[in-house]
Amino acid sequence: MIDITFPDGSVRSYEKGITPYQIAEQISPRLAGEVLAASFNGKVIDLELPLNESGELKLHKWEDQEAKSTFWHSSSHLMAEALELLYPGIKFGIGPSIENGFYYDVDLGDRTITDSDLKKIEDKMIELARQKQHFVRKEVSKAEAMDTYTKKGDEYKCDLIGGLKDGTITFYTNGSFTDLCRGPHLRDTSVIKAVKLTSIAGAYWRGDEHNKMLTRIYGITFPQKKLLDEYIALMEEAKKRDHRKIGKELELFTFSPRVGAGLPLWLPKGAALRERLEMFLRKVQKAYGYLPVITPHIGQKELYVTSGHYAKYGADSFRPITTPQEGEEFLLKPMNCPHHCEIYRSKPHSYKDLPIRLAEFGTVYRYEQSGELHGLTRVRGFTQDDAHIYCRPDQLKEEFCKVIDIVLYIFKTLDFDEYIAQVSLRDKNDRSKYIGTDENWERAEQAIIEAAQEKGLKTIVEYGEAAFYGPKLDFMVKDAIGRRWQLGTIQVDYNLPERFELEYTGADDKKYRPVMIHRAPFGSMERFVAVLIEHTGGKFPLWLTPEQAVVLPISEKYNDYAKKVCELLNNYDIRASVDERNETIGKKIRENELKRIPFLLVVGEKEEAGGTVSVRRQGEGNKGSMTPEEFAAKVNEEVKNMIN
RNA sequence: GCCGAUAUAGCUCAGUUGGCCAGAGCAGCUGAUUUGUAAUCAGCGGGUCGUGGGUUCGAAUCCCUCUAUCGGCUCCA
Repeated sequence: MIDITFPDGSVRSYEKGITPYQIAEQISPRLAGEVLAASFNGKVIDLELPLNESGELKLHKWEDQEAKSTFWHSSSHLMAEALELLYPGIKFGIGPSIENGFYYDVDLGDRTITDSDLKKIEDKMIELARQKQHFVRKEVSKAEAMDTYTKKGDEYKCDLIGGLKDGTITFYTNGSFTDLCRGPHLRDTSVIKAVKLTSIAGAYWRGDEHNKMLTRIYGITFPQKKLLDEYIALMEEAKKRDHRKIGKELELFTFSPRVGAGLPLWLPKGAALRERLEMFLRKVQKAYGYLPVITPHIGQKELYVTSGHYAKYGADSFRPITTPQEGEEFLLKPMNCPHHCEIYRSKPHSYKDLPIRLAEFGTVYRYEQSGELHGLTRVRGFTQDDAHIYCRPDQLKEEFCKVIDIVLYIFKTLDFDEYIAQVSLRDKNDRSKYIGTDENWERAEQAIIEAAQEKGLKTIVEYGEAAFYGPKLDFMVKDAIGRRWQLGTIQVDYNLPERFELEYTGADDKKYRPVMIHRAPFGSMERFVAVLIEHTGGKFPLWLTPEQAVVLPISEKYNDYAKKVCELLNNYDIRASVDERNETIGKKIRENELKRIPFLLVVGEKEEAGGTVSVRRQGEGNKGSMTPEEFAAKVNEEVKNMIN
C-alpha cells in the first residue's frame, strides 16, 4: 500500500500501482470526468502513470494552469496529427504549450500554408479529437529514437534527440501520430471540444536566425465551445484597447512614412498627456534629490568608443554623421549615459558630494530592425526618463532601493498592479557578450538581488537578459493582448565608471571609483504611454488626461455663457474647452463620451439663469447641477488626492 | 533582417469571374434647425485605388519591385 496526501491535508491509502485517474474515479465519477492532469510531489504527470510510492497528489481541473498546459500540449500533438494527415511528409520541430494555447513548428518543404488553410486543419482536429484517441506513452532508447526519426527523415527531431540522455527518452502516440515528447498528456483527445488556430508565423529553428525558418502555427483549444467563444470575445475586447487604435481615435500620436517608420509624431493631445507625465516624474525626482541636466542629441564617435557601445552596437546603428571638412564623425545619441559621465567628469568630486543623481528626459535614436517596429512600444526615436546615479560603493544598496521606491510609487499612482520584477543576469554559458571583470559583475548582481529582496519584490530571474555592461532589474507589464513589455529598468554598472575613469576623493585623500546606477522608471515616454493607453482603454486618470472637461451649450444661444464658464474653469487650472458646434446636445454628449472626456458640463437656459453647470461624469451619467466654482474645487480636490 | 498577410476618400469599410466617369457611412464645407443628457435634416466638395514597373484591347482587380502597416521569429544599449 502507498499513502497519498491530498491538497486539503487528508491522507488515504491505495494499492501500489494505482493511477491518479483511478484515484479520481474512486473519489467521484464526476471528478474523474473533469480531471485533466495530476501533479505528484509537485511534478505534473500523466493521469495514467502508476504510482508506486507515497506522496502528495493534486488532481487538476481546467481551472488549474497545470491542466491548461497539459491540455494545450496534447492539443499541439492533435494538431500535428491533423497536419501529418493533410500534408504527408511534413517534418516537425517543437510543439509546446504556451501562456494562451500552443504552437507547433513545422517544415512543409515546398508547400506553404495560409490563413485560409486553417479552417480545414481545425476541422480535421475536431474529427480526430472525437475519435477519443488515447495518448500512449512509450519509453525508448536513444538509438531507437534516432533510428525512428532517421527513417522518417525528420532532421529536427534527430537534432533534438542528439541533445537528450539515453534512458530518459519517451514517445507519445495518439491515433496515427507518434511524437518525441517528455509529456505529460491528457488521457485522450475526447475532452478537446473547441479548436481555434489563431495565426501562422515564421520561426527560426531553435530560435537561431542562422537556422532555417520553420512555419509556426499557433492555436488554442478548450474543453467547451462556450469557453472558446468567451476567449474570442475577450480578445476582441482587448483589441479595442490597442494603443495604436486609441492613439488615432483620441488624436494622441501619428506616424508618417515620409518622416520615417518608427518615428512617432506626438499630436497636441498626446503631447499634453506626455508632458503631464514628465511633470509628475520631475516632481518626484526633485524630492529624491535628482539634478536635471540637458545634453545634445549627437556625440562624437569617440565618446561611444570609450563607453564600449560602439564596439557592441556600432555596426547595427544609424551610420555616423560626418562633417563637410575635418573628417569628424558624430553619432545620433543612442543612450545618455556617456554624456552624463562627461558631466560627472566636468569637475572633481569629494566623497561628501555623492551620490550625484543626474536626470534627463533624453531623446535617443536606435536603429531597430524594420520588422521589429510596433506602434509606440518599439520605435527608432524615443525619449528615456533617464538618470544616472554616481555613488560610493557603500551607498549603492540604499540608492538602488530608493529607485525601486520611485518605480513602485509610479506604478501605484497609475494602478499598474500586475507587473513582473525581473532580475536580468548574465548568460551562464556565454560570458563573451559582456564587458567588465567577473568580480564587478558578481558585486553588481549581488547588489540587485539583495535590494530587490530588501524591498520585498517578488522577482523572477532571467539569465542572459543583462545589459552588456551590467545586470538589471526590469519591470515588465503586459499589454492588452498579453504581450510583455519592459517598462522601468534599474541597472548597476561598475564598467562605465572604469572606462570613463570617473573618480572621487575619499576621506583619506585617495582617489576612488564611484558606482553607477542607470535607471528609467517609465522606461521610455513612448512605451509607457502605449501601455498606459492599453491599461486604461484611453480613459486616463483625471490628473493626467489631456482634456478634463468640455462645456456643452444646449444651443448656440448659450455659447457665450459656456465660454465664460470655460474661462473660469481654466483660471482654476481645469483643462476645459467648449463644444461650440451647432449640434444637438445628444450628439455632443455622444461624441465627447467617445472621446473619453471625464466631465461634460451641460449649460442651457436653467444653468445660465442660475449661474450653474449640469455635470455629467464619464460612464456615470448626470450628476446634477453645481456652480462652476464648486465643480472646479471638486475636480482639483480629486486630482490632489490622486497624486499624493 | 526573416516568414506570412494587408494597403481603395481624413476615418471605418464595399467593390462579384479584369470591362461604362470607383461606391457607402462617418468626418469636412454650405444651408435649414436653436435643440435638455449617447447620432436633426438637406445639399455640396473630396480618391492618379500605397509606389514604380509589367501582362492585357482594357487593371483597384493578374505578375514583379519598393514602401508602410499587421501577426510572429530574431534583436532590443
